Amino acid sequence: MSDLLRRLRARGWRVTAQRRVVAEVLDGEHVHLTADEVHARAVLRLPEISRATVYNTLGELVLLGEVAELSADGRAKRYDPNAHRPHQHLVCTGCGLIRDVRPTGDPLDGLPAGQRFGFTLSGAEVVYRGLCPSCG
Amino acid sequence: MSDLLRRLRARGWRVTAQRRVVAEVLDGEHVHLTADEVHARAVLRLPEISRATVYNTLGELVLLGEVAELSADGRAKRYDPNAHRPHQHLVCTGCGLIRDVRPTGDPLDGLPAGQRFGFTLSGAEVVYRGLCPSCG
DNA sequence: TTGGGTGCAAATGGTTTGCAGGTGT
DNA sequence: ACACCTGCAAACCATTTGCACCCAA
Repeated sequence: MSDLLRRLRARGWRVTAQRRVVAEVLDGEHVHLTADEVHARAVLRLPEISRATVYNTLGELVLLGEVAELSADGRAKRYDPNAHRPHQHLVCTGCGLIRDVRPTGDPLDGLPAGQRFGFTLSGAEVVYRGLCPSCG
Repeated sequence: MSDLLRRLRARGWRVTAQRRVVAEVLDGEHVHLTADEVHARAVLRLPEISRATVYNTLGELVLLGEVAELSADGRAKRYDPNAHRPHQHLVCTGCGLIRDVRPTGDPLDGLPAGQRFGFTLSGAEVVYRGLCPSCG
């Protein structure tokens, strides 16, 4: 069984066939699927899985901090399974391809005290935009 | 007339009462309204303006590069009239307040060559998260 | 056994669109 | 005058929810 499922089971998550399939579909690097894409792939392994269950499961994984939600583009949200490792995204403005990239330093350092308006900062999200090798 | 309307008219934009009101509502600093909020404020000045026209107008302003779209939160998009001046956003995770902040350097410098995957970079968006003075 | 999970279908919320009539240039 | 804009209402799409049934622990 995957580390993910082991961790979730330890936290009292009831493991069903549907949830296992969703977790399997999300496994990998540079995976940023929409809920519908997750459902489409899940159906190949478990034909009777419903969209509602995929949405419910994705929502729980986000709450549990195991999956990150990318509301980046104007359309459907995308789900990123690498929530445990901090990273940023590089998005192709031509074809929509998304790659994970690793920060060189703490992005919070980019915001000087004089620009913090009294906020207590907890994090920062960075999206780099450009053309990928195929589109450039 | 505002600089915005003058610029748009010069680009062949037909100026109607509805469009003028939408442009007026969007005027200011730290303005990040949803389409519905824009409509609500526009109605105060022009009671018969429809939601569809507000959406159409906002969409055109985005295409023309005069207004930036923030798909940041999971819900409705927000519209930022300061598209002409590069800036980033500071979002309160408590109440949703959004402030404009100015970058200290080029955010692109944060992505080393070895992490660019052959992309030709064109820009970066940064969202800082934290608690505002009222929520902290 | 039983509380939580699931599928279905309907509801929701944001946004877009088709169309008949109106208006800025 | 004419191309473009507007309001209305219906369509659309992603997501959520109510509910009766089902099953992992």
